[in-house]
Amino acid sequence: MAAEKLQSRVRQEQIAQAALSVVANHGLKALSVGAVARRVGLVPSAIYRHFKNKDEVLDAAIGQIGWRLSENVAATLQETRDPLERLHHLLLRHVEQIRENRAIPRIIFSEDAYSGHPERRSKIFRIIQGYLASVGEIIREGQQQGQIRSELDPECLALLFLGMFQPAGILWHLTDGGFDVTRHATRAWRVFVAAIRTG
Amino acid sequence: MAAEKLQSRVRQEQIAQAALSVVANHGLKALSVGAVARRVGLVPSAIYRHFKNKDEVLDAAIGQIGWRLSENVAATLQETRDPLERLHHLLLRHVEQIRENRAIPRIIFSEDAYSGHPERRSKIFRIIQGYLASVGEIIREGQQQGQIRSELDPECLALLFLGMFQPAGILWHLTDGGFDVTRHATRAWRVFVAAIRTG
DNA sequence: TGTACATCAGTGAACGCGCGTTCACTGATGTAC
DNA sequence: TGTACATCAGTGAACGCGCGTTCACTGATGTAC
Repeated sequence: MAAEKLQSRVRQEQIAQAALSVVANHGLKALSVGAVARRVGLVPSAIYRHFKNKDEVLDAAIGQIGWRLSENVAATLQETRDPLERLHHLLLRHVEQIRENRAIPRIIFSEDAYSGHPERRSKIFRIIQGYLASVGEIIREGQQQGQIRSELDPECLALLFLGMFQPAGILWHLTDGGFDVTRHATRAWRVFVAAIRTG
Repeated sequence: MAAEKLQSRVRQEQIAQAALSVVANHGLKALSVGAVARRVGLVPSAIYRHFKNKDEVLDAAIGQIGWRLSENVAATLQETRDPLERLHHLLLRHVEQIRENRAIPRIIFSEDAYSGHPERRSKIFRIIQGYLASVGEIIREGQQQGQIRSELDPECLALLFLGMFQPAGILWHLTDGGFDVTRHATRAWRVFVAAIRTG
């Protein structure tokens, strides 16, 4: 039986989400045109009505990631105006995201998505870079307001911020949810904030 | 022309190294029996004289990783007896290793190596766990000697230690060596040591 | 409001490539006598 | 020391599976008159 006929814009969105979801649940290796199609309720060849090829599907999924990360930052900026609180909330959001969507690290840190794809590699780099810049901006504000030690390099701190949850996220995945990321994040935050806070 | 005939033990070692090297230079996706064979100077089917299948080749490569990590720790323990210095030296060693052998993060953090391979997943987990335990041990010593704040959780600090170079290593790969890991590690170490040091 | 036609999303069969794996064979190495 | 035989690493042809991609066709939707 034929699936419902929907506009290409709608399908493109669905397909990108589906691709992200396949990667989240089974890894990048399992990302096949067939798997994506099945998840959307289409036949494999139907994918080619909406994307030129598999690579473009993956690119669309990566675009989704960039969008979600920036959403995360934007939401945090709305929640509070205090720089340290902003960092804390952003950390908690990431931990949450690790638990519900494993696709982000799986694509961004897999290094297989972009071996031999220079454009994609730089796209991913730009996504991370943009994210680090946002974190760096929050840190800079904290320094201007005198909450964060001004002698520390904001870019270095932004990367250390990433280091607070990224390795923990991997452990979480390796143990299939057995490792307590939240607890680690709480403790790591205490160390981090004590290290960067003034006075 | 036929390749030199060598003992299976020797070939197994060569093949494991070659597999690691393929992953280091072209990513896990590029790890094919043919690529490994070419690097060793054999024909693809010859690999099967020494390994049951491709999965076992990958397992051997993972074994190499565990061995190299523990070598790293052992060498550091030899160099100095001071806990803080030990951590610092270990950090520098890792940075060095990031520069010359990208296979370790590519396999350990790829999540594709073990999706659907429970035994391999737990093997990788054990490798990381073992490594973290070693770092945790150094930290505990530092606490006993009064150099490191005793109220901090050693396991948490060990993971934060990982966070000092892991995300930076990814940036290094993404920029093809453009990102200065050494500089980041130096700055990150300053922050880290200030955070954990007593008094 | 109804009819004719163009557009376009969905289908399933088919193709071809890459790659893991098998197998019969070769010829060198090591061992028994 | 020499000969006969077993062992075993290396070879290349061949197979089959999975998967990305193409293509001719179908039928629903939207539009022009």
